[in-house]
Amino acid sequence: MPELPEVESIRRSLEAHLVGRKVVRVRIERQDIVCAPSGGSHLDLLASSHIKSLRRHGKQMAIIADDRRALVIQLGMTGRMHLMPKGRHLRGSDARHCHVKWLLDDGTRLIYQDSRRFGRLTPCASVDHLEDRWSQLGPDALLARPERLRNQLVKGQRAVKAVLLDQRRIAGVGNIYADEALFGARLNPMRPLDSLSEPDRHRLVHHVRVRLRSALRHGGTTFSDHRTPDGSVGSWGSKRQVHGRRGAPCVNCAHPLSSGTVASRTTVWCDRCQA
DNA sequence: CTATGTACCTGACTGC
DNA sequence: TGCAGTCAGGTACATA
Repeated sequence: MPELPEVESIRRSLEAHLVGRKVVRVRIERQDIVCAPSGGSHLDLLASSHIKSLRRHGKQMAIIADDRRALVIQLGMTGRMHLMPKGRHLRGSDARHCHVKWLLDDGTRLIYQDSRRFGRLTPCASVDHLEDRWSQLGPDALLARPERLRNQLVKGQRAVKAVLLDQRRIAGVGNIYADEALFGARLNPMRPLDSLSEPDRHRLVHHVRVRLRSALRHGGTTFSDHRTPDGSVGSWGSKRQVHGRRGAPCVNCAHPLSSGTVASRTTVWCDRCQA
């Protein structure tokens, strides 16, 4: 379940292998994960382009070609990118649900796999279309200045967790890190946003950033699906303090953690520590 | 504006 | 061992 740290670790891994490579051939096995192109009627997925850079905003990633074309990659819940050196192949269950394959000029294959097919690939005619698209999202939770993020958490009565998950407010926070950051900031997930004080918002943004950075250092959270393209797993999962620990003792006060649905998502929190 | 609900999907897990 | 049922959650869209 890729959130920002998972996507960023994938981006870095792909950047190291893809920049400077030329796409020789693209094979689309399933058309339904490819979205209508932004800014062009029949764009392919970077066929015969040279790859110039890889960018990320929130949970979205983009491959940028030197002809200014771009390909947006949203991994959804179970999307993975595999990098297979020449001669090596995916085996067993990893060989299933491979929807798009790119052959590169050094013989490497890049493979987009997504068992649940919540992910999407969107071709953009130019980086301008990419910028347009990303301007609809809030500031990136890791790249933006904390002050800017705090300002995104000012107006409204929605539950603070619902706002954290809203990618138009802040881009990159998903269910796991939302729960973890709210626990760190000692804020109840159901608190209406405009009941937060300035120090509350300060703590919340601080904890969002701390958790995301910490997870990134550890290669992301792994407890089911996440892999970097070279197949390694993230190790941050064991540092979770609330997510997936319903009923287990709070790490602060040992009171059993509560759970329920907030913003139509499974949510875990401590009744005693999070007011 | 906000809040809620549903659809999209498959794999992992639980209980019988 | 099998099989039905439940759960997981990112995103888009419809509904109230």
